[in-house]
Amino acid sequence: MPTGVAMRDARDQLFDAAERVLLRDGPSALTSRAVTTEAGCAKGVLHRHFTDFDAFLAELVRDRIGRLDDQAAALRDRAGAGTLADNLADALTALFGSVAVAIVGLVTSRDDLRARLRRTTPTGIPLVTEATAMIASYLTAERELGRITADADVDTLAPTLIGAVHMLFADRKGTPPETEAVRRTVTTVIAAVV
Amino acid sequence: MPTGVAMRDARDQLFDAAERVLLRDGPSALTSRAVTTEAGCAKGVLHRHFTDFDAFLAELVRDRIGRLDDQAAALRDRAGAGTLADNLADALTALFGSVAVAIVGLVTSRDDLRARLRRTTPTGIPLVTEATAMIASYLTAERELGRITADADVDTLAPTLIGAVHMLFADRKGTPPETEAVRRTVTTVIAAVV
DNA sequence: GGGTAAAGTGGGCATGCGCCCACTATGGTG
DNA sequence: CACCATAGTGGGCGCATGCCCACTTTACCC
Repeated sequence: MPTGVAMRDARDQLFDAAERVLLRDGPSALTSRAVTTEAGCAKGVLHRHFTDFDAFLAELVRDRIGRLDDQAAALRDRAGAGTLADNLADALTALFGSVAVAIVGLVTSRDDLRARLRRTTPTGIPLVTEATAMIASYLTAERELGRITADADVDTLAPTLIGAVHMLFADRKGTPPETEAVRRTVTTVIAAVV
Repeated sequence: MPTGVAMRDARDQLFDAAERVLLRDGPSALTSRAVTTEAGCAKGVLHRHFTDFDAFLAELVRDRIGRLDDQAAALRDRAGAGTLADNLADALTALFGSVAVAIVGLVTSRDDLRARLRRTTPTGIPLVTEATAMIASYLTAERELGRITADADVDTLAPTLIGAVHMLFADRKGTPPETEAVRRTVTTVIAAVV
């Protein structure tokens, strides 16, 4: 019996390899060969587990989106505690200063991939949608607590914050010391917006 | 005597062709062959006028940046007149809903091109720098008139606005009717920020 | 332990890229 | 008008990509 776990492992290892390549060398270096080489396996493996390289990328993005859900729940639980700016700065820094920055970078980079994702998922670009929803749900919780004074709706505020932070983080590799400086800027931005 | 004007024309025609390809087919379709085919000339022409295809792209970006200067001056002159939100919405809509959106898309897309631009221009990515400076100079003028209540400095506010609007405009081709709807959103965002 | 289905391997293909270069066409100059 | 520097042409190269496929290895079940 094929355990199915081994196959899942192979897929995950390819995902992890892709993530490392993405973080180390950037989106333009993310080729099928780079992924398999980084994973330490033959180039044919990728094609056995995925119909397409584009399908691989799409599933990679989808897989990583799942991780945002936990983060979103944790963030929503923090509503009412601490300061808004701190909570959002933590969430956005985690979003952009970690794994997700690589995926966001990938989705931002490749308009052809974006087009494919949109064909596959008619509701829009899933990562951006999810990230926006995550921030928006937190903002809604805070608003219900009367802690947001801005009169713009959360569906406007959320992309504003994400766009702003994306801009601030662009091409900063997210090395720890620099991230701290960026985090202060993020806090300033958030204070200005909400 | 080589007039020099003809050569300038050839370069400009290649720039224009690249812009059309960019707007029609997106950054991933912008190859040297696509540019020369769109321009209706042989593929060798590009290499005669530019040392490199990357050099061509870099000069394309630089060339288009020049157009921002006029826009920046016009915007600064509007300080004190009309509403902040309207002025900024006009500027940002013009920035993202026109030619520049293609170039911004290009620069956003190609991390390798970005790396090259940064090597050539140590001060940073020129387009982003210029666009930021354009908005920042306007905000400074408005602040001196006491029309900005936010306490964040303009160097923080400017990238915030650009990032936010970039996010809102992402992949919307900027067709007139939709642009108007986006413009209202932009105005809302600006009202929330400044 | 032999059989078999799955996973893994890597040579090789078609394609498209940027680039080189020998060649032709053009137009201003003495 | 002959000259020649310059602009324009397009065949073809080396390379890298994604993908196909015959082959080998692995590991599970009877």
